[in-house]
Amino acid sequence: MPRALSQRQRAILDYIERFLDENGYPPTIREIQHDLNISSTSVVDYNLNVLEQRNLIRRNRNISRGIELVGRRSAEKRVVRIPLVGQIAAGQPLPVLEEVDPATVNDHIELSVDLVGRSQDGLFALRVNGFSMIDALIGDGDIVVLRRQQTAENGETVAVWLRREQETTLKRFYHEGDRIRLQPANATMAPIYTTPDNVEIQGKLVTVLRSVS
Amino acid sequence: MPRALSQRQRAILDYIERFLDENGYPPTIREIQHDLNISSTSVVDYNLNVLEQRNLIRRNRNISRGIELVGRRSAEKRVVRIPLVGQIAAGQPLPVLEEVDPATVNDHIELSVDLVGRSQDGLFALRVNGFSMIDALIGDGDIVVLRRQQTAENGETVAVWLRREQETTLKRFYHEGDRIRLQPANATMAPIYTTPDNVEIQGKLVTVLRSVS
DNA sequence: CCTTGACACGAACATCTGTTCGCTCGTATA
DNA sequence: TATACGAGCGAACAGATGTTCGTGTCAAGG
Repeated sequence: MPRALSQRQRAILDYIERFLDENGYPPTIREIQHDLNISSTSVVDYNLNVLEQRNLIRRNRNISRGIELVGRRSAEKRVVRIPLVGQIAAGQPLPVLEEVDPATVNDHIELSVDLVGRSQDGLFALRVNGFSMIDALIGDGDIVVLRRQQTAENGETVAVWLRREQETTLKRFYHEGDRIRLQPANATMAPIYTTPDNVEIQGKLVTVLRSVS
Repeated sequence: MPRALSQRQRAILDYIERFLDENGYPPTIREIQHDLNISSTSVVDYNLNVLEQRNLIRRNRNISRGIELVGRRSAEKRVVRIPLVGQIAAGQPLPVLEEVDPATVNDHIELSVDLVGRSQDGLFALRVNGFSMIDALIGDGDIVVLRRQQTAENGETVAVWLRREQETTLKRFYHEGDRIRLQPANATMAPIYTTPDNVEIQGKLVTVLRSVS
């Protein structure tokens, strides 16, 4: 009974959701039929009934456009607002999050949740200044989204502050015995080797974003 | 002209809002008429027109339940759904958009509108395969969002198909006299010079996206 | 007293839109 | 082979719903 949705049923469900977002009211059977290139209204009717039995939609009989999405995740819940707290550049440390007044931050970026993972705690964004992270395929003007954390698993890409070098960098992190290897994402570039007391992990890379004007 | 709403108009507006919350779809003229004890549908029609001129609702003519609340849409309209239509790699052309059946595409990415600009027409997304575009700071697994177009202004970053080389690449575009210069984003790398008949513009780069797992 | 404009009325009309029904096709299952 | 069933098809039907139009009321202004 709880079989998977057919491709057509999924397409219909997606269509209804999109239509609702765009128009503020649900589509008719014929609109679904036409836009999805279905030959007959009765096919749409048939599949809508399946969707209703799966409890994915509710149908109001004899009412035009009487389709409701049951689990309607509102569009707003799919979006997370991430504060853009400052800049990141090679020669300066990250802004200290605790010193950033949340009320002061009026710059935010919005991303859909599937880009940043489920838990949106500790997320913050920085605009990249300069080309110091070009080895991580990150250029001037890009936006990086980080998750605040002080430790890192091997292989994670993290933003670190190198105490001796007085420098911020973004590298893959590997703890190897009593030294630490910081590996650029670009395979053609050489890694940095240093000691644990020299690295201060600032956060883990979650997303990189480049918007071309 | 900007007079206050009549009592009846306010009642209708409230009713629409309540109805929308309860049912997920807008009311018909007759439902408004009946529940508000109005004697004629034309009275409702008349007042709906007034509300529309006040820009409080939008009416979609000849469509049943075609009433939208204007203020309500702003919250939902922040996200655009972009179809992920395929892959992009050096050795193969882009998928032909016209051949992609919209109903088949069940993979989408969602971005907030301010990342892609206002008009969301012609937008499509591709997953990057391989490192052929590393000179544009784009790596394996990244997602690029493009806007379909056949021509380009100087300086725009475009996806082009090089006919002779049988290759897809992503470069800044410059038309210089009777030749074309394709400039990598990475300043340390050399440009490509070629002739107009060799380049086939596929689309303009809008956004680059990298989600780190 | 007459005109004008906002607002309201009711009925007829024309679509829009959901529903139903007989039929086909392919894949299992008995 | 016979039967059942999910899925799809096309057409006709009936009810739901927006539109139009002639008419009526009333207060404001000339």
